[in-house]
Amino acid sequence: MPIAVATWNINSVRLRLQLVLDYLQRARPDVLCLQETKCLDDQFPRSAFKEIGYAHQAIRGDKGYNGVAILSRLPLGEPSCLPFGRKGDARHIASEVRSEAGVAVTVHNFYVPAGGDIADPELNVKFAHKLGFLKDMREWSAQQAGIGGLAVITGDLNIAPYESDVWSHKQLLDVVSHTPVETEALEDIRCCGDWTDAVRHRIPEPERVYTWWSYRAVDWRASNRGRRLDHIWVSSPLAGSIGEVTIETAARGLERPSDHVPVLLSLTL
DNA sequence: ATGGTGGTCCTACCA
Repeated sequence: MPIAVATWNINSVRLRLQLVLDYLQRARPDVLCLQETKCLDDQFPRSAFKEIGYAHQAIRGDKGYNGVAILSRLPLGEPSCLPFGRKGDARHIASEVRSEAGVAVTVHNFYVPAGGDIADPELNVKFAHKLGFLKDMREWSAQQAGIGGLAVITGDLNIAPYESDVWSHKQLLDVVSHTPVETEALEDIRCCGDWTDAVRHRIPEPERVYTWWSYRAVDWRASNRGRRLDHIWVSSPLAGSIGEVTIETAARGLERPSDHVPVLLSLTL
């Protein structure tokens, strides 16, 4: 039995609840990781997801910003959170998903800080915060490699690591999300933990892959100035289980869309 | 062209 894991930065789960319900009904992933839910836990629309089969939920929100959630059709274990970046920020939640065959996979849902506009930690505290978060992730990732379990890292990592992850490598080298200090940090996190980038495994470079298009474009489809900010990585014991990958580009063209689209990976367990 | 749009929640802050 395969397990399908999806990720989507929804930019307010309350405003876009119907879009999420429609996506779940159509794609039927076993697990959906949401970022930027932008609400406190008691405001989270738990029952709406429960009604369509996503009864297992691990949620962690802040008032009006950040916020992560794992929605699952399969049983979830006790959730945990890593205290990276500013302590208390709702930017990570993890839980163990159990397949019908009894295989347990730990799903880590991350929302890495965007980092502001200026790519200099001396001039921009948000960029310093992002680099600090990545440093914490690196240390944790190196420890994870030694554990050797079945695990997935997913979410909005707010970094487009490769040249074909952005519309113009040269024009974005100074732009936060694609600067060398960030792309090298992300690659280091991935390598030191022996994670496989499942999307790039299925869709190798130089094919362009984007998961985010700015709201500020006059016509996002025509200009197509996208970036691949949302990722799904698998631990080395799962590298041989990477199945189909689906980037739900059409979601960017929905009415009142998120600026990110869903990314889905099927694991052939 | 140094703008542009969108969400939250009350005046800016975040992306």
